[in-house]
Amino acid sequence: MRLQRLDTEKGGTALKVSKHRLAANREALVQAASRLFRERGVEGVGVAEICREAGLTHGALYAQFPSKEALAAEALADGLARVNALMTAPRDGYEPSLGEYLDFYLSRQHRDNLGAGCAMAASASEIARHGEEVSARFVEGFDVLVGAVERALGTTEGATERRQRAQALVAAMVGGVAAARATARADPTLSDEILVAVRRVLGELGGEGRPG
Amino acid sequence: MRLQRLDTEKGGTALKVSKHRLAANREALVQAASRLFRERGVEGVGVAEICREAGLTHGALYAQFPSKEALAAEALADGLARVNALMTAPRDGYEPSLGEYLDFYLSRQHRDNLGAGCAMAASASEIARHGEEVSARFVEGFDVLVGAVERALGTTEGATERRQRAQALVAAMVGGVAAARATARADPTLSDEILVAVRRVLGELGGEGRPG
DNA sequence: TGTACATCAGTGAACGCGCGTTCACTGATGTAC
DNA sequence: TGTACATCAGTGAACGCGCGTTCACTGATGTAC
Repeated sequence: MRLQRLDTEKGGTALKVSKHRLAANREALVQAASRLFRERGVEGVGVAEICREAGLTHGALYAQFPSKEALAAEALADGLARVNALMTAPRDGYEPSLGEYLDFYLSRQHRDNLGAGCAMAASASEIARHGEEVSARFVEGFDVLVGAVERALGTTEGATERRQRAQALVAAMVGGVAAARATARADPTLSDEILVAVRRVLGELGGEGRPG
Repeated sequence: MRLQRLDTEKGGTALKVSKHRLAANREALVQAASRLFRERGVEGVGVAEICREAGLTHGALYAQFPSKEALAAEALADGLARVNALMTAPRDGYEPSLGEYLDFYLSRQHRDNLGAGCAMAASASEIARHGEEVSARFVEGFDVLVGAVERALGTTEGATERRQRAQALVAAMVGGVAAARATARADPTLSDEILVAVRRVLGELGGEGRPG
């Protein structure tokens, strides 16, 4: 058995020890699934590999999740929360500018690092093929990023217009990274071009570097 | 045996008859694969179902393609060519406006019809997980649409700027449809909102409906 | 035109394989007294 | 604190299943003469 002695404090409720182990294993499963699903898609990874990665055997998954699909929903939520947190809260109370969001999101590092990047870009076209639970997690992640971009846009226009602009920006960010990844293997130059083009045009769209 | 008497003319080179049958079956395979792959992803559809759909047995595929992956590349090319042709040449010599492209691409009909829609939007995040052949087909489809959008943008700016704008527009269109599809199951209202927002913002980005 | 032969697209059974899931069992954790 | 018992996360063999691919064979297409 693995991971069973992760916590050594014997104090507190005796139950807590077991709960800690359970939680640690669950987190290991979710993290492994989150990375692997982003890298190779939900259908491209088996439950055996995920459990192996988490230091468990394949049967253990079903003590924590009713099915692979349920794990996929939680893994997606984790992947979104992780990258959203990374982008929207690098330090407490600090609000990045739109330029900082774009620089991060449309960077070659983000493009080349499927497993650690935004789950929306990694899985966008796959989400529609999964159930409502997975879709709901996508909605949450999308809304968080739209909200952050909205705040970065300032208040120079009406609420509806600003929200629309933010939604379009996020959709374009997702599409830009997905397109850059899709072209990377066959035409790396075009892939770089796309990142630069989307970065620049969205910057302008957000009011950045306008000559007037 | 099916489809073997598709052409009845006995004239011309005798070989042509066999070639016709072969070509017809190949086309049926590619069309079935193209639709099914867009609807459920390459990994979500088995070769048996594709062949059944084309009126053949599963073994027949390997008389035409070396592997499922090779079929995927050709099916993607077909799906891109088909929707590009639909959008860029509704009639001979007619060049649609940017507004017409956006109206078609960011419509609810397009969102709700995976199998008949743009293969880039249906498969964007999946492409990166396939080989160079598949990526090359994506590059071709992307370039065709970017070229069409570029022409629709007119010549009010430098060539590089126009190209960047067109690339960003296409990436945003792909991302917009993918995001609308990903959110449709859990939040149909948001899904509609995204289509409207991206449609409007990209229209403005293309010089449409600017007050000034 | 008529006949004997060659070709090869398509058939369908079979291949090994890995999939997601189940389940009887284990043994450390945690409880009762 | 010490001992007998209960719980249940995790193990690992086994389940049926569908996957992509292979291959000996069929039989209509097409060729040679």
